[in-house]
Amino acid sequence: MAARSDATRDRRRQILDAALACFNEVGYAKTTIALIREGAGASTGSIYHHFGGKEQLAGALYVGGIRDVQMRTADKLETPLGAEAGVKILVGSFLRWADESPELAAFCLRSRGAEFLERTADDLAEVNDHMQSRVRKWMQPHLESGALPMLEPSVYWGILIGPSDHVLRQWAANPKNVDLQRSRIILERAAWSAMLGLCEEQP
Amino acid sequence: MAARSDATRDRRRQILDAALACFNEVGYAKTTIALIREGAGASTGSIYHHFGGKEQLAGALYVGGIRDVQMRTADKLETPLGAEAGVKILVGSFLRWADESPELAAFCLRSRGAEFLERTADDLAEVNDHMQSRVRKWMQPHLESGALPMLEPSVYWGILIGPSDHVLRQWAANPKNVDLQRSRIILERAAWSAMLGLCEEQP
Amino acid sequence: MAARSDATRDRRRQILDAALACFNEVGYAKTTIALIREGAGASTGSIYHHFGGKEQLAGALYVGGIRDVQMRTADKLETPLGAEAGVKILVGSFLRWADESPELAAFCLRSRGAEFLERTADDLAEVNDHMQSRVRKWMQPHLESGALPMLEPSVYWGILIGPSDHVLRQWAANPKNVDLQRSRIILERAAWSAMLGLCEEQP
Amino acid sequence: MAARSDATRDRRRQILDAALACFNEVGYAKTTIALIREGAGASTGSIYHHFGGKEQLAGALYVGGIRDVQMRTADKLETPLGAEAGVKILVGSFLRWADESPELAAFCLRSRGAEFLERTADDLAEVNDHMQSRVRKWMQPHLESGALPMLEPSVYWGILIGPSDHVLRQWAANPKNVDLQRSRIILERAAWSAMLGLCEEQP
DNA sequence: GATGAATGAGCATTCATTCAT
DNA sequence: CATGAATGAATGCTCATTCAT
Repeated sequence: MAARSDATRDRRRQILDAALACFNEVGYAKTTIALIREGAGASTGSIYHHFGGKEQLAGALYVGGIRDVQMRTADKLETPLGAEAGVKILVGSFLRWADESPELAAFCLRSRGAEFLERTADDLAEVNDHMQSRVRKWMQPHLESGALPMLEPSVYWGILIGPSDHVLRQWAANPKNVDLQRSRIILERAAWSAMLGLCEEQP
Repeated sequence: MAARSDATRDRRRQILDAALACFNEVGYAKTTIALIREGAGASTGSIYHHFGGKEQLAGALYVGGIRDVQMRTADKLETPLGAEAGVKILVGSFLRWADESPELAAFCLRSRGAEFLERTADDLAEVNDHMQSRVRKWMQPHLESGALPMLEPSVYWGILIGPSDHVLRQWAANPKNVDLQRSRIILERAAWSAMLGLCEEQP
Repeated sequence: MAARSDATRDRRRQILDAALACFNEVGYAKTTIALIREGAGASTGSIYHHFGGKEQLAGALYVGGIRDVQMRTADKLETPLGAEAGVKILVGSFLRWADESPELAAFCLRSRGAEFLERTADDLAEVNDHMQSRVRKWMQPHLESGALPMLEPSVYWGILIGPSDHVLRQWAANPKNVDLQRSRIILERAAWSAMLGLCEEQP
Repeated sequence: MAARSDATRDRRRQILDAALACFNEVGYAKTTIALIREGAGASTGSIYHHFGGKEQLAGALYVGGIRDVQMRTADKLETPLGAEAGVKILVGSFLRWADESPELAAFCLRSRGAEFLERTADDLAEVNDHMQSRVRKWMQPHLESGALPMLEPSVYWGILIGPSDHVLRQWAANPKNVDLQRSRIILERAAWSAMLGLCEEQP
């Protein structure tokens, strides 16, 4: 029983790992099922049995990565946390995650807005919604106290993760050119300065 | 002669326009040459004659868009310009351009890092280098005077265009949910605040 | 023991019923084992255990249907029977059967000459041979007395079941358009008239 | 211009001929596009260019055959023709056609009600409608004069072509066992006798 | 007998690309 | 420069079948 379940979990893992490697090495479009099959030591049918197709496989990888980074981030926001600390966590977690899971992060960064995600759009929306609500819990008091400015969500996320996202994309393309640690410190400060600036000038 | 040249220019335009519409409507991967052919009222051979292939066609569209937005931006930086004004132009031009050329902007935003760009990488690098040097001209005095912080290029661009990029991607996915004008004002201020913050805390 | 045997019989039945429904609804080629499995509430392995494969399963259904209609027909020919009565039974039994077992009849009619029957060709030949010999017993005296004409078997069966077969095929395609009762009366008379005609003109 | 058109027509012909041979030799299901391609000396793409797919290719072959036999039959019914002569033509044309175009006839007979015909159902209905209307022109006066009985269409066709159909199916399966010429004479007489019988007993 | 995860050969189909006209 | 029929390599995917539990 346990053995069966484990075997199944292993097989999924093997396929996901092989797919991740292929996508990062030759790109989604040029990755063939045969290539993944060889890498995973699984059969073609097994891949379809577990994921249903190439798009869904890539989607599962992507959603898994996003869930991962969001969990790490949201977990740190749990405890009542000041505005500055929270902002810096939101900015920094993203960069820390990339440092710790470079393969998965590189794939996710490269796949933002990819066409294969359309199939997985619902799962993704669910994961994002969950994240939103956890962030809102931390944010709410700071919005009310005026410690954080009232902004449209897209603008908020743009300021918080836009810069990290851009830096990480450079890093994903050429890891040697980017120092994630130093960049993190600067981007955390930049984000917090931006927030302060928006609060002051508000009136 | 003039007529012939015009006809040629028209044909290129028709193909580019049709391709842009297809890429935006069904995505690059699902766009077939046959689809573009129908939209452009041109023959398959004609598309190959003018562009050489699907990747090059998409590449031409992308490079054209990037050149466009960079020209608009760099032109405004020509005249000696203060640090704050320059920063706001760098941030805002991007959003203004999307507002004025929504189709092309949506395509370019969606195509960042796309696999088909590998073919056009050289052209793109050239365009980007040209932009870099023009920006540097404006920036140099401000870096020396301390009005702008010294940062790695990837971090710089992350702070300046990362947020706009993120907001525009949301806008490209769902134009109704984003007010580009209001977002621009905020993001310009946010970027400038970030710069100020990084200058102050530097020591 | 009895319970076990019944369970087995039930399982076979469930599978046959589900398969029949699938074949009639989506056609043999488009019916997958998975579809039958769902309909029967059985496992894939169980289907293979009982029938050996998709072709054999369809074959079993077909041979069962043919055996059924032939038994009904031959049983009525048992008792010494006049030429006219016998001819009308041969013609009419076919139509009566379709009226009583529409699902099975529709499947058998549609499957005449199907490629999947090659696997079951032997079983089928056996069933047909058995039918032939029973029919011959009734026919023999009438052939000798001149009440029925001497004809090649293919022509005989053509005249007797060809018309019914054609009408039933129309009926299988569109049951509302065909009145089986009325058609039966006419086709019985037509067949008998044909026989009479062939006897008279023989010299 | 003419050359191009001829080449195209030739290519279609080559593909149709190769497909017909394959379908008859190994059956529709077991015929692969690769097999047809080899037989036709055409490329895979060419087959798809001209027919759109395996189903449509088989459908085109089938509809072509049906159109052929119906044209031959209907052409002979053109001139005002007696009831008996007309009935015998309807019955006999079918058998004559099979004798003259054995390959195509064998394919059409085997493919009656085949699943691949669903794609071509409309074309087929059109061809059949055309046939119906031509037959009706000949039949009308004889129905009014009482020389032919009033029957539902499905029953009519059952009596007229059902027997030929059955005999031809046997012939298609095993040509040596069936003498088409002798069978034709008998089936023509049988059909006419059936008609006579149905007229007399009508009251 | 029952189960269903795993298998993998097999195939239709697509579509970018070419080139003779 | 324009055309579009022809090409055929490339690949995702299906699904009957097996077999360890």
